[in-house]
Amino acid sequence: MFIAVLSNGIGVEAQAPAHLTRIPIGLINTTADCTNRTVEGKVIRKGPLVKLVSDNFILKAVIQEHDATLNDLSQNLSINVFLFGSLAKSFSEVVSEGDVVLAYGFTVGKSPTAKKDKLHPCNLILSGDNAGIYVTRVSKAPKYTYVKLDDLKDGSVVNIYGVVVFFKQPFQSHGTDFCSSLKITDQSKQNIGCTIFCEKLEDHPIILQTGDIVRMHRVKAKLFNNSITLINTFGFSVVTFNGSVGEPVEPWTCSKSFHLDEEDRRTVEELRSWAASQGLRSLVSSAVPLSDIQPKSYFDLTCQLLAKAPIQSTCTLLRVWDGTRCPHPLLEIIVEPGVTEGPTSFSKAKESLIANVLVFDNHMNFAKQLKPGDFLRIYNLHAIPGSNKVPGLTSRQPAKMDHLAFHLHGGTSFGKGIRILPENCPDVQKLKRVLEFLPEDREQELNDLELIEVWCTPPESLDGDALERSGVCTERSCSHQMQPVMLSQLKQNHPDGPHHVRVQLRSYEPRRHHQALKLFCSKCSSIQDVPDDEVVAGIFSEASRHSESCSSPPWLQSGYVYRPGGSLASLDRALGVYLCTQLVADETANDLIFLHGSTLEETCRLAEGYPNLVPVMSSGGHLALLDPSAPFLFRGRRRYYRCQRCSKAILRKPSFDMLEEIDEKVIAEALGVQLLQFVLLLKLELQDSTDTLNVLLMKHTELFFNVLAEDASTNEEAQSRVRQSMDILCPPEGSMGERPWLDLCLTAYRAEDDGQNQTCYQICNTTLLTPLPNMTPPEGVSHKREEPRCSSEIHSVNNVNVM
DNA sequence: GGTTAGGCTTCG
Repeated sequence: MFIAVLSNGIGVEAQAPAHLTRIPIGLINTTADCTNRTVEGKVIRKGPLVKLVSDNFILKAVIQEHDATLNDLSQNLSINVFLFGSLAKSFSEVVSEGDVVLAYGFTVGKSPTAKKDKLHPCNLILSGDNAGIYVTRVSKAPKYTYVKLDDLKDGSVVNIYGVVVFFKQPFQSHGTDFCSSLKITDQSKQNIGCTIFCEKLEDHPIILQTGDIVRMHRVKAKLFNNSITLINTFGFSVVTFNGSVGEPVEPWTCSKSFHLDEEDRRTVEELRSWAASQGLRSLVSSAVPLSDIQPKSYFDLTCQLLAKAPIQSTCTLLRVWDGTRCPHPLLEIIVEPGVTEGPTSFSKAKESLIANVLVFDNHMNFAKQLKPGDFLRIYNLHAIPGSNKVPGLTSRQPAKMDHLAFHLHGGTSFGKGIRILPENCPDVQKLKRVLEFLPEDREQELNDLELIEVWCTPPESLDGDALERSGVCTERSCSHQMQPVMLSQLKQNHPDGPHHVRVQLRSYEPRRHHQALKLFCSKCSSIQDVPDDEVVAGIFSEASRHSESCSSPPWLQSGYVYRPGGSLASLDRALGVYLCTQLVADETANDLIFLHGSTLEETCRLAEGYPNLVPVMSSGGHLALLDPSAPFLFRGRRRYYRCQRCSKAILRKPSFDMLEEIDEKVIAEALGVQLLQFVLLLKLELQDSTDTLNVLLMKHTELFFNVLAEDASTNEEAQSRVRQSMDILCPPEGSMGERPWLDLCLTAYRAEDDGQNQTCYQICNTTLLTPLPNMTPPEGVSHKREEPRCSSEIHSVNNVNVM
């Protein structure tokens, strides 16, 4: 056995013993004498190291002829190579895909997989003491070595990797530079303070939250107060990465040139897993949406800037939103006319989602460069209750103790600061998706709508106390110019189309709110229940009973992952997976993994570490998707289902546009699957003084509650928002007098129901405005934690006619 | 080959 890695730039043939001569891959055949011959090629595939019985190992790789002059010899330029024993083990540790290797002492066999993999009809077997390999790494960049944080010597200049445990955004020092202050750690568990001075902001690390990973080149270790600290020195450079397991290993910025190889990716991924195992990321994250803000707390806010205005010489107002509504009333701020950058007013619905943030002193400078539309994170924002000393506070309302003001105090302690978030940051992508669903701003219609509300209000609503008391109202975002009608009128005439009504909620179904979550096919308009975990677990366990090996299509190649839990040494921890050949070639194999023979529980746990998992099973000797009742895709906590009727049943070759992020839509499209979307379906019984009316809330449920149905499938907060909203509209033990009056836009349409042509109604274009959805539920309401999934039937809403 | 900062809440 022999394996040697050669220094950069030295050709493998230069090092090979002189008595060996090269045979081009295209000329290899079973009759050729291969004693004293070498084969040279680039490693295009490196399989996992597989442990056999009696301490033997096997590893399969594919090498490709890399001499362009030999390309016309034959089509068979890529050949399977099997390595055994310690050679396999060393190869696994030392060789990376892309390396060029020179092998000798091999034997040539007939490849049993040639038909299937379309590779060379022969394979090479390297086994025993006579076989060996030389490796050259094709690398343009100089190799960096990184020092662990417990190995820093005073005065040394080093390169380091670390996980951020504390940071301050760059601030103006008293000298000539901006200063970034951070503290990092690594597997050695040392906490090391770093100070970075750079004149230009773009040379500073982009750190978005604790848990992010930094790689710094040329930092100097210096002893200060008996601790080693790191300071940037000549030639300093830094790149930072998202610290979440499963995210692509891409630096936050693309503007600088840097080198990133497989080893870097591995280092980042190792640090991510380690940080996750230490709880470094989730425990210290202080990101809080507006809906969860506690008075007196300090928090980080991820938001979009809508408008800004100077308030005083030391204070700037930032008007921001994050798509959630703060349950506490917020202080209004009066702005001088003509100084606002961005819109000066918004629709009532939008205004109710906007927070006023006052930034003081040193932060004003940074605020100057912000533009409306920017996505920001504001660090260590202070929620101050009952403040009446706010500059620009409206004089119309005296400050109330429950009104909140948001201050970014002067100074940089506790990391106070603002950062514009990069576009490729997952938080920005998520925020964009949420904001897309919010009501459009219709400023020009605002006055009209307000007038209509006054004119058209039915007599009941003259008693405005109910609304005042409950603090609940609704807002229509449609552009219909029409007067509200009484329910009896509507039922007598029931013409198709839109109607406005002013009503109370008499009752609703389902009372168990998680049962409102359904799966909807936008192609065939069918609706079904979300299968419960027991059913899904059963499908997985049935499928794993058929996990015997089967032929995988040529676009997939097999691999394995470790089963979560259990001991590392145990062989049965390896779980069979299939990877897309296309993605393997692009070094993004982990982006999509086909899991074979896993249980539901294992799949869920693996989904924490891999972005896209598609469970598969053997069916008639071929790979197939599981039963359509099971999710066809796991993405983190999210599960995606397919429409049985509208999906192709065969597992087909996906083709990815490499520039595109691989998400559920891309995968569904690639696999020929019709994706089912989560919808929230409720049947409401409305009433006014004249009649009652059954209506559905389906198409616009998300708008109505201001939650995404998909969030309600995984997220306790979203579920609780729906539950609490319904409790306010229809208190379980309250009297009719306490139910708020709601202004609704209804759409009437004709649909078949039990063979009869009937008029159905849905609530559309209406948003519920509640100041206290998440905080204080009405008395007497039981708040049992609800299961997110359930298969139970709801008789009355199962056979729904969909518009 | 160099001063700055070297975390540790708040005037509003």
